[in-house]
Amino acid sequence: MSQIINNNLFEEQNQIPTQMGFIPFPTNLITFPSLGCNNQSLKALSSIASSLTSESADSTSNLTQTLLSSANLQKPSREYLTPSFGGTQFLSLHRSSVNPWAILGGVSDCLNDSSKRSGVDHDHKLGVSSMKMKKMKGRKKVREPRFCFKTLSTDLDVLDDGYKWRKYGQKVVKNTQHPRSYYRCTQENCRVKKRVERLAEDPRMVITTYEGRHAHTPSNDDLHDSQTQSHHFLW
DNA sequence: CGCATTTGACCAGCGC
DNA sequence: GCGCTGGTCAAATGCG
Repeated sequence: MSQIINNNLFEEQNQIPTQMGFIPFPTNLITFPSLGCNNQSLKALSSIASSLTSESADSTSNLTQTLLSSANLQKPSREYLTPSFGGTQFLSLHRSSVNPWAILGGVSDCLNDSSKRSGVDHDHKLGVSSMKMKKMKGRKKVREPRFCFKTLSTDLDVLDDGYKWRKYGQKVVKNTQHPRSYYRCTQENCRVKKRVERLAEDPRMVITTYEGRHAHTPSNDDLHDSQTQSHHFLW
């Protein structure tokens, strides 16, 4: 655990997160090369990232600042990446800089049209039936903004980010021995999804991908505590 | 018994 | 057109 994980490793694995949505999506790599943090700060950061808006983080540098300032963190120094932190470490973050699918069709247009044509409102699209899926055939797919976390964890797969998630699927991805899990926010009217998978090359690495933005505050009571506590971290 | 998870089936998109 | 792959659905199953 004391090994410093550098940028090169993530670059090598870059095809993992960029495969989302069938097409590579441009990402700004936000890396904290020697950042180590404990579970509480990780929780706070993941929560912040999953609820970020494009308005609050329009660029890589802004996002970095937003993350760090929101968690009341300053860029840590190498010395804090020590085995004593153990458990989970926040390593790096990917953010999609553009939404290629949205560019193709227009997010709101597609959503509105598909809802009107299928006769369902947005709230019911998550439970779309096969017939409805057929009706949606030919519509351009839309992807919400995505954030990818890469963490090091030997025990936990799912980060506790303060939101409640319901697992709706699991899939074995080609050339990997570990299944990819699909989660959906349980909050009504919230269409945020996340996926969790382990790197085939290094099962200790967990890739957590958030898609979309929460339209509500975290429902987990623990989050407030962790965020409060994050203000007292000694970096 | 109710809710969450599992898992096989189905579908869309992509490459050849 | 066809096969492959990832994403999602929904019935079955598990669990508290």
